Order: sequence, then C-alpha cells, then structure tokens
Amino acid sequence: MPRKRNGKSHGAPTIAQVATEAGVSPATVSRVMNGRFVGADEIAERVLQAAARLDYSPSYSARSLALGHTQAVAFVAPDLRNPAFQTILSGLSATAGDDGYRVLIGDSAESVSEEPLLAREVRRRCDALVLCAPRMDQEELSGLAPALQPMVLINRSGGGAVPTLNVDYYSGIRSLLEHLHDLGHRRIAYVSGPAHSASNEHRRAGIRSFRDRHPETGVIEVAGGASSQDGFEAVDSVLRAEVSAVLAFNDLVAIGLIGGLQDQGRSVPEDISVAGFDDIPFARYIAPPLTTASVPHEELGIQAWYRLRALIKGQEPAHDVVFQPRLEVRSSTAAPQSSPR
Amino acid sequence: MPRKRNGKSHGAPTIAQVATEAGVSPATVSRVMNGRFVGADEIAERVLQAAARLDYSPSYSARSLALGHTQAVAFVAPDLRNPAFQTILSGLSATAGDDGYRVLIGDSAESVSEEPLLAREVRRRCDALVLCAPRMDQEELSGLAPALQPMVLINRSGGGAVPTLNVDYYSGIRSLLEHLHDLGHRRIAYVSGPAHSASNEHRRAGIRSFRDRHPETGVIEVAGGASSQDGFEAVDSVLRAEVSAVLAFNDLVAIGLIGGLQDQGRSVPEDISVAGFDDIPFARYIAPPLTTASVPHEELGIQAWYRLRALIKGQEPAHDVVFQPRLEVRSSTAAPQSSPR
DNA sequence: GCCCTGCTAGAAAGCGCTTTCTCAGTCTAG
DNA sequence: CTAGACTGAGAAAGCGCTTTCTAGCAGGGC
Repeated sequence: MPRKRNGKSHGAPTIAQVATEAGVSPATVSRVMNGRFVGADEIAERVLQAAARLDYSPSYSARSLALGHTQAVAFVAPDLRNPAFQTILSGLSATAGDDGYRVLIGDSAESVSEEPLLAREVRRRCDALVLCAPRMDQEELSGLAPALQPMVLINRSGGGAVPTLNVDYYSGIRSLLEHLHDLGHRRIAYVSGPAHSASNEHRRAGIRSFRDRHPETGVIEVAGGASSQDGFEAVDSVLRAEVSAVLAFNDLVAIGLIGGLQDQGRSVPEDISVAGFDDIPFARYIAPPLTTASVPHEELGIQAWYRLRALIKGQEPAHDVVFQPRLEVRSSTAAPQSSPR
Repeated sequence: MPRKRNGKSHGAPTIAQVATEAGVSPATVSRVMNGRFVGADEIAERVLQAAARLDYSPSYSARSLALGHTQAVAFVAPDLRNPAFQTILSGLSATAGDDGYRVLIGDSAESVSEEPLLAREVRRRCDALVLCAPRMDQEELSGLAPALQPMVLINRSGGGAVPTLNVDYYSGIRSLLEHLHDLGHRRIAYVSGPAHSASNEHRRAGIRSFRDRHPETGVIEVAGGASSQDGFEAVDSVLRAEVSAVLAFNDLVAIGLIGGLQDQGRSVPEDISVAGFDDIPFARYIAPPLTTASVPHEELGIQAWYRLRALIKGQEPAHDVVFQPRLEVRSSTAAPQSSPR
C-alpha cells in the first residue's frame, strides 16, 4: 500500500474525512456531492458545510476508477507548432470544455515511429481520442484503430467503423492549380509534403487529375516537407525547375518559400507566384498576402468533439464530412511576366 | 459497484486476468510489469507472454489511485488561439513528454471569472500546473496559490513560494520606445492590453519610466485588448491621437492595427510606424515585417517543465528567471515623415 | 542433522471513490 | 392495531492497481 498508512495529516481530504466531519457515512457524502441525495435537507446541508470547511473536492483518480471513465479525451498530432493543428486543438478543447471534458495532448514531435505507441498511451489515459496522423502507414492505422476506439480520425480513412473528418485536398489542390492556370501559368512547381503523408497523396492525385485536363501544363514536383524550414530549403530546386508559379504543400512551406525566394532577390508574385494550403490565421497578413485554400480547422476540432461525444454516450455519431477548401485568392499569385528573365 | 459485476467479457483485460492466464498472482504480474520482479526468469517470461497474448496494459486510473500521482501536468492559458501561449504549450508538452509526462489543457477562453475554478479543476486532475493567468486579480491569485501547488507561474508573481518565469515587459517596452524615439518619433500611441492584465501594467510602468527620461515625447494610451480584432478596432482612436508611431500590446494587436491602418489608406511604416511585442513565429513574415520585442516562449515552456519536475520530485526548483526580450527591428518602424500629412 | 537466514512468490490491505444491497424506521391502508 | 409498502441512510463490495506483510522453502553454518 502507498505511503502513509494512518496519519492523514497532509494531502487532500478524503470523502471519509468529510463523512466523519459531518457525522454521516461516505455513501451519503458521495450522494450529496453528486446530487443524488434524497432525504433530509438538514443532512445535505451538514455535508455541504463539512465539505466546505475541509475544502474537499473528490479525487479524480478515485472517481475515474470507480466510474470507469475519465472525462477527458486525447488529441494527438504530429506537430503542435503547426498552426493548423493548434487551431484544431483549440476548437476541440473549447467545445469539449463546454461539456466538462478536458483534453490531454500527445505531441508526437514528427516521430512517426513513436506515434502508435503514443496514441495507445494517451488513448488509454482518456475516454476517447482525436487522431491526426497524416504519415502513419495505412496498414498500421487500420490495425491500431480497434484498440483506439472510440476515436475520430482527421484526414485519414479509418477503414469503416471510425468516424472521420476529411478535407478534400484533391479538390483544393485542383482549384489552386486551375487558379494558377487561369492566370496563365504553364509551368508550375509543387513542393510536396513529407514522404508517406496521406494528405500529400491526395494532393498528388489532384495534380494528376489536373494534368489530365491540362496536358499542356507542366507540374513539376520537388521535394519539400511540412515546415517553413522545408519550404526555405526547397527554393533552389524550385528555381532550377524554371517555373512561373509554385504551389506549396501548406502555408508554412509557402511562407518559407517566399522568404527564401525574396532572399534570392525574386519578388512574389512578380517573378514567381506562390500559393499555400490551409489558410492559417496569418496567411492573410504575410507579405504578400498568401493565396491559399482555406480549411476550417477550428470547425474540424468542433465537429471532432461532437462525434466523440456521441461515441462516448454510445450514440450514433453524425455522418462523416469532407470539408471543401475554399479558394482564397490574395496577392501572392498573379499572371506570369510576359518576358520571364 | 459499477456496471457488470461478473462477466469480464469486453473491456480491457485486468491484471487479474493476466495473472490467471500466466498462473501467477497479480502481485507478480505487477512486479514484472514494473521491472521490480526478482525471481525465476521463466516466471517473468510467462507473465510477459500472457500479457502480450491478452494485449494487456495497466489501467491508468487504477495506477494513479494506487500510486497517488498521474504522470500528467496541467496547462492553463487564457487563449489557446494566441500563438504565444501555443508556443509555450508546445515547449512544455515536448519537454514533459520526454520525461513521460503528458499535459492536460485548460483553456479559460478569456473568461477571467472562471479561471480560478478551471485552474483548481485541472490541477486536481494532475500532479502539477503551469498557470498563465495574466488577468487574474492578484489577491485571488495569492489566495489560490497554496491550493494549486506544485505549480509554476508564467508572468505573474506568486508571492513567495511559487517558482515564476517572467518576461521583462518593463525593459522590453522601454527598448521599443527608445527605438521609436531614436527614429525621431515624438508622439507615440500605446494600444494597451486588456484591463487588469498584469503584464499590461508592467508595460505601462515601462512607459512611465520612458516618459520620465524623455519628457518631450508624448505617449498616448488608447484602449486595446489582446487580439487582432482589438487592434483593428483601435485604429480610429490611434488616428485621432495624431501620432507618428504606435506600439501595440502584442504582435496580434499590431497585426490587426496594420491591417486596419492599411484599410484606411495609411501605409506602414511610411505614414505611421507600428511595433508589436512577443515576436510570434509569423511576425517576421507579415507585411511589413514587424518590429517587436522577441520573447522566447518555447523556452518558457521548457523551463516551466524543469521547475515542475523538480517540484514533483520534491527537489528545489532552479531559481526564477526573468527573460529579457530582445529588440527585433524590422521594417514596420521607420523614421517619421518630415512633413506629416 | 538442526536452526537460522535468505529468498521467492502469494495473500491481503489499501488508494478514494460509487453504488448495490440491506435494514431499521415510518407511513398508510385495511 | 397490525401488515405491507416505502423511505432514508449506512455497510460493504468493488473498480484495478501497488506494496507490505507473510509464509514456504532452500541453503548454509555449527
């Protein structure tokens, strides 16, 4: 048995102490504290007063054990520094908070290999899970899914039983490409996302479909990643590709790209157009304001909670939804120069 | 007693089941799972195999109750949408994660009145707390502190016993003001933070000290807030003040301000200089790149964890630190026009 | 050859709740 | 006036672990 066995000198007061103080049984205290007490008002009052006097508040651990649930849900994402995930988290946390649930975070810090372990761990600490695991192998994900339920998946297909919230990257990327094409661009670079990213694959599928429709337009893929740093480092490859426009995996990459391009004396959009994806909160404020495909991340977090809540209650969750990104044309894209230098 | 009483059909396997499966006692299972087992290797092996076969993993609730701790810490902040808090959280989460601790978030969504309750709640769910409560009344904070320990406070003084990580807003604001003054500005607006914000008070003290040194320079305070929206809405007051430069409570406010100013046809920094505070990750990328005072938020999160860890272990935490913001001069500030229009 | 020591593994208590079960007391009806 | 139906509150079991305590069994010293 744990530490001290007798003296209850320090530490939080227990239900037993309150019971003693009020001269009732622990059962009664429990009932009063949970509003399940039927009986003499005078007793309830005594319990309340005793509780107040001792500054009692029930142990969450004990409660969780007895009840079999924790009133908390987990959120795992590959990179908490990315505003897109932060915004999902913020929406999730606020909405879950309204229902008295808190969120426990699992930041896999880009380590794909640790992700399954991390997901299992945080899931077992909570009642449910919201999983953003863009790079996890599909087989692994499918294998993991049963052990993780109840959960909702963001931007992955869970193979059937698990509610999923998706962003239509396929259409989003196509809109962006069409926009660039309408502007007159015929050679466009795509700075791709991390290897094995599911959403990167969707974007590539969108690119293929665009190519089929516009065979005259070249879309050159160059290696990228998910961070501004990756965008910055992709600048040379982009320049080498001699394109008039570049589409980045996401806004972060686009921002790094713009910074690097400017460092090299190129101006955006005069010399080269740049578009991102996500519409993170600052995309509109950067120089130049970023053309991007807007994704309602906060709403993703909110809807994720609604589904989780249904699942937790044993109800049928609302149907899956595929969010359509909204093309957000700003000033980082423009018609190509007639005479490229 | 909870739900089912006999059948252990569904639900996670318990230590008792593993014990039965392996033909040993629960005590032995517990010991081998925790590496405290000394004895026949063959037995350990049998337990491990049984555990693997049942896909057993110990219940966190039960473990927490027995052990008296949760291996989790809480983080409460007034607005999770603010990149400054997100960055602190990210640093905290990553560092705590390395030590096997997870973080539970409490987003008070700007509701100052709910904050004490929220802080108590999330604190009681965890082993410790990192509290960012810039607006909480000092009395209330001091009263609350004992109940919240172990905790570390960000940007507040905890009245003695509680480790605190502070940013020197006083000096930061002075540097910014000196920078503006050096540029030649003699009428400067300060778009203040939320009412009752402790860090706003520090900034104001910095302003007073600057005024004493440069009595010829007017610093006009106009009401603001903490969000971009607040900055946007402060534009009219700023314009009415007829200043050549404006210092914002933070970067978010500065960004809103710049947006609003541009909407009204003013250009930054030609017509009016704007400076922020915090150096959020995107400050350097906005148009124009924002002059600001850089605060190492991630480091705040990291150091917060180190102190929490010491506290949890019953050790003496490292001493408090006051981070000095670094003046980051970028293009949103410039010398005033000789002939203001 | 016997007693004591040392070691391994199990029995059981306890962590702080919730809830079922139980029982004494009260009410109402016949 | 008593039997049956409630009612109100306590006893106790159980949630799934950890850890102390205990007992059984070898091994070694005299």
